Amino acid sequence: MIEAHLAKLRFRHPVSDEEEQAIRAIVPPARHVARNTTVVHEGERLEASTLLLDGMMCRLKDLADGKRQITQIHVAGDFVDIHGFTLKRLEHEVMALTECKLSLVPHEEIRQLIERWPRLGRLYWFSTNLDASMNREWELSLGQRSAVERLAALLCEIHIRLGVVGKADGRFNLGMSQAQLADSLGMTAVHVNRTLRMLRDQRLLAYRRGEVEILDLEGLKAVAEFDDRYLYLNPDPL
Amino acid sequence: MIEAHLAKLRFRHPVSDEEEQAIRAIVPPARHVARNTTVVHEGERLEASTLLLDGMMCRLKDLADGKRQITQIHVAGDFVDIHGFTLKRLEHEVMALTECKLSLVPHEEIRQLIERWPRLGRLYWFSTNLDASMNREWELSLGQRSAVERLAALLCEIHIRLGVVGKADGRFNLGMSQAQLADSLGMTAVHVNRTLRMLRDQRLLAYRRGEVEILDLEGLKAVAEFDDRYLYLNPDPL
DNA sequence: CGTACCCTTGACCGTACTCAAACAGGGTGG
DNA sequence: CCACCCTGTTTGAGTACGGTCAAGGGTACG
Repeated sequence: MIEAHLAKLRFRHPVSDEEEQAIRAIVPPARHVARNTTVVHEGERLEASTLLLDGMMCRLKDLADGKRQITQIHVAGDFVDIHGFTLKRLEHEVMALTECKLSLVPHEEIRQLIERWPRLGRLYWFSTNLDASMNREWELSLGQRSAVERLAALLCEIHIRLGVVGKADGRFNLGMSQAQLADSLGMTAVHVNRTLRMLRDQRLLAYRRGEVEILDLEGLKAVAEFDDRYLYLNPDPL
Repeated sequence: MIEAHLAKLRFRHPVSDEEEQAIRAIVPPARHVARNTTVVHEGERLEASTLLLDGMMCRLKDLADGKRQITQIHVAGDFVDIHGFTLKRLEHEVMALTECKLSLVPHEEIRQLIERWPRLGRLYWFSTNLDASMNREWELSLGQRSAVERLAALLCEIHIRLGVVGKADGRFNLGMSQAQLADSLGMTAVHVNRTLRMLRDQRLLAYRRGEVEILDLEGLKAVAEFDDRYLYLNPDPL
């Protein structure tokens, strides 16, 4: 099940057989976590990072008054909190949106891996920089785009990212309630509902209890004025 | 003038004399750029990264309809586009907000530096992860905070970051017009103006043509419900 | 079969946007 | 030195997008 992770890496940069073996050697057996489980708590000391093998997860930040922002959504193949390798404690939570299969890779193993294989170090550095690029795109969305545009953009992004690891067939389980979508998009659950209905009325997508079906990807992209360059689908060699 | 950069690194992690010398050896002489100069264009191939020695810069993303989002502000000591070391092309611009002094460090030198000094590699990885943490905090602001809260939070952040490199004395030149502030905060220039007036009327700050004077830092922090944990001012050893 | 959570829709409200106009200040050229 | 301009700031009046409050309905699960 580490295949999704290798697929994500290889989609952007070549990975040699030796490098693949080195990676496989440090990934312990998978474990399962239930939907809505918090896997990493804010501020807790981390000695390992979470490789998401299957399912959907998210990072989220809480505010004192109960407001919360989901800052990123993760799909299979993502090293969900590899930034914890250097930060050691995170200022946000990591939570499972669906039932997930994951593997906890010890930081000490990562350190040895990248000292032995510096190019893999750059690849994982790249992957955190890619995450940051998505954060910047979400800033753009939250700051400048309207509710429909924001929602359409989010779904386009997830669809493409699932495609990279071979899991997009026009239909996927996002695992998010409309309230959670609202927390990602900086709007209320009520308005998410109305916005979803707009997209449904335009026959662009169907949404039912976390199950997303994309009916017209091009239409969705047009609504969002979606430009996938921020996903670095064709990066320069590293 | 590389002192601000070393101060930023050393504020969070120890840097040995050898490491310092290794860094100094790859930083070429400084050059000056004028206010509002675009230093890195979107999509252009990068062979070097920009070390900001003095002044203020920002990263910004443009939308087709002319809307734009400033995704990050940089202060002296920041390696403004070190993420370009792995991404090679950026999906955003980098622009000088004030007159700036900077140095362009070739990627090939960085690669050799971190292969020779793997711990410095982790320190620079940390610094991009810190940038990403600020992006997440801005997502939180843009998604969940009101206009006043957002503005207050931004100014608290800059003040603290200037303090880290020894440049905060309650007064600093942000170099941003109210329109640029608006592009950072996801609001209009008109509303930035009204919001600034609110904070001025409460005697929390003064703002005059890019010059910020913080009159009551604690008051500002209270308005923003500011929590500096996302700035990783006391990180665990690396 | 009850209960809890989520979704859905309606009516009303408020924060922030839009449009518009006046003003201030710094820089340039006549 | 002054006229002019350009950019940025300030304020007002009206508007709209999205929030708030509220109530009814669906669906899964114990």
